[in-house]
Amino acid sequence: MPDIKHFDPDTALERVEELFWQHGAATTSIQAVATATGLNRSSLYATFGGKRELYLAALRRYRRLRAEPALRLLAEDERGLPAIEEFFTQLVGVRCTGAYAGWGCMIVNAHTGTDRQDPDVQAVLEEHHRQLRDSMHAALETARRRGQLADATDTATTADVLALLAYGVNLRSRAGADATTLRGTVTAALDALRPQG
Amino acid sequence: MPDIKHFDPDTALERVEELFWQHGAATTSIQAVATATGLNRSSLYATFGGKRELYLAALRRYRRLRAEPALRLLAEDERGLPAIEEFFTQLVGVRCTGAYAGWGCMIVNAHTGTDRQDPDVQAVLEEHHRQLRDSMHAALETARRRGQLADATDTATTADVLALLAYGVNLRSRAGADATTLRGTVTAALDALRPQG
DNA sequence: AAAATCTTGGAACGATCATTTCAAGATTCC
DNA sequence: GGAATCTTGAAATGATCGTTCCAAGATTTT
Repeated sequence: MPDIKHFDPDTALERVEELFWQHGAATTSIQAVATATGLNRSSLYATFGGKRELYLAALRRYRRLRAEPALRLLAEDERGLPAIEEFFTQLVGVRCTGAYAGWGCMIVNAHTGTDRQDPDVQAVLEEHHRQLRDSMHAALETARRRGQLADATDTATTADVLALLAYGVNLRSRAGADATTLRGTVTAALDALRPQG
Repeated sequence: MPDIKHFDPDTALERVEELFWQHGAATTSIQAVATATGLNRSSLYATFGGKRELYLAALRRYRRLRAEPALRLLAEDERGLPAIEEFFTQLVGVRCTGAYAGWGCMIVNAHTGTDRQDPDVQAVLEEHHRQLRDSMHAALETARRRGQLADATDTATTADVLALLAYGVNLRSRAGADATTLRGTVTAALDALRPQG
């Protein structure tokens, strides 16, 4: 006998995700969310709960639909070093051009936000970090198997280095870093991994 | 004939700097600043102007007294690779232990903040980035002169890589990253630069 | 068609925000 | 010591914050 929602919650959440991604949680008001989604405050609260839950849902959506697929692709790519190269190329592309240019990575942005102390937010950050390292590690192991790495390279710690490098790219892209410069930087980092490089 | 200030502006600004550094600009209220400094709102506004100017003054103080000295030391250190090694070791130490543990770098934090669009804030970020790269480049040039680098190493782009790595360290430290892990990561990155490494 | 129940719109809540105002207090110069 | 002028404290301003409430509207089941 109940009424049904007059909107698609995930479509609305996508708008919310973009708002929080671009502007951050602290400086995005519920009013701004209502305006951007075209929804009323009542509908927002009834569907998602308060602002905390709304941000958390948006952050999790970002990870699930934007971060995770790219990392899964990286981990399962059988090419080795070229896979890592493409991962970074795509990353720089998304960060510096197109609709999301200058927005950085929502998860990186969350590191400096207010709610970073929130255990639920921390869990997303930690899970993302683990997956980023693991995917990078898997790709490096493939590269090793294919003889693309210098012999002394430790794939585990190198994965950590590349993960931090990715954070750096995401961060600097938010300050308007040049795409060409960033691409040159990651290329140099990857070239250093090659044998007699 | 005028009265003089009943407090030391720079001592107050140091408190403000710590507040903005730890909690960010958006989530630090003027009331919180007044409480932390023991000053009245009137004194704050009369001395520093509004919140924007207050944050800007704190950010510039951070750069001048915390970032710049360390970078100057790095640039002028004649040891080469060991100088870079010590820079990162000190960095990890400050970020993960002591009074400022988990605060990250105020300039890195500013990348994701609200006022990153503020031209004056952007100028501080860009100036810091330039100085970070230049200092790293100078240390790498010293290392090259001393034969500490693999022949193929391009010091300019490698400086970019190490700069992004530093950003990554700062960012992850704010999420509570382990000091030992971070030290291992930067060590691996630097070892990769050495000849036949 | 009518009853039941959820959704929606809009107003309203108290709290807190950055900022201003102004009289009272303090200090320096004459 | 008195006049001049800045600093200081505290209250007040208007705006905006997140959240709640409730009547009106919409939809499904009977």
